[in-house]
Amino acid sequence: MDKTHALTAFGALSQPTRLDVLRLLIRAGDTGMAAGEIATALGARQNTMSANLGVLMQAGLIRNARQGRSIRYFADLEGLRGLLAFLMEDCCGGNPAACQPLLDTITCPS
Amino acid sequence: MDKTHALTAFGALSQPTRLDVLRLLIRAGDTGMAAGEIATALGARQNTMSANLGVLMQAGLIRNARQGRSIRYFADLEGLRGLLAFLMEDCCGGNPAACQPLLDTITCPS
DNA sequence: TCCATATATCATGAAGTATTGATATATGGC
DNA sequence: GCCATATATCAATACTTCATGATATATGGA
Repeated sequence: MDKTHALTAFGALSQPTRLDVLRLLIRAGDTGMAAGEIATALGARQNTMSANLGVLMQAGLIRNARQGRSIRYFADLEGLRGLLAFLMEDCCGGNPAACQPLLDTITCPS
Repeated sequence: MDKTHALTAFGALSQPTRLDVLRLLIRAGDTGMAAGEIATALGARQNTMSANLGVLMQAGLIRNARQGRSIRYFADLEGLRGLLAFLMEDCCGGNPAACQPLLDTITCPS
């Protein structure tokens, strides 16, 4: 994850529909969702959603796989990890003491 | 941190100069940097930088404090934490098992 | 009060981005 | 091969964002 890639990813996440898509796909987990399902679930038109899925793909935040006539999309948690690590790297590299409490509060509630 | 706030923050981070500013201020730590210093360090013009600092302020990613004639800016780690927690919340809520390895890799290298 | 320094705001033009209707491509079933 | 379904691409318009020159505001010192 270099700076250019991070910028692309942040840009992808700075649009309401796309942020919704990523959250939806994270919840969908390994099952993923077909492009059409996603569009229906979020009340977006087919071609608009296709364009937005393309942006998220480009950003490395989602993946896809054809399944019959549909194309299923999945959250790319590895891509998300890379983005967060990019921010954390800056934080920890420059100021570990101030950074640690920040990380401590980000934990799975389970 | 609601969705609207997260969108503003992601938008703020999707611009090269602003991403550089945040990284710079994170490294500067509690000392912070004056607006003019930041502009000089990143090779940006005064008013352009002022506008970009305003965007980061609006997004809750940096803070400022007047010090004499200068205004010093600081990274707002609490704001950054809120943004990351917003993403993590989605992740952990929907898929704790897949999410944990992601969190495990984000640790301070120190 | 006057001047110099430091930063913010305003108005404008240029560039990028989103959405849309229309159309194209790809897959599966008959 | 033909049709229906599913998704992607294209071209155009509207919208937003960015950087800039010019100007305004605020602070400190003489």
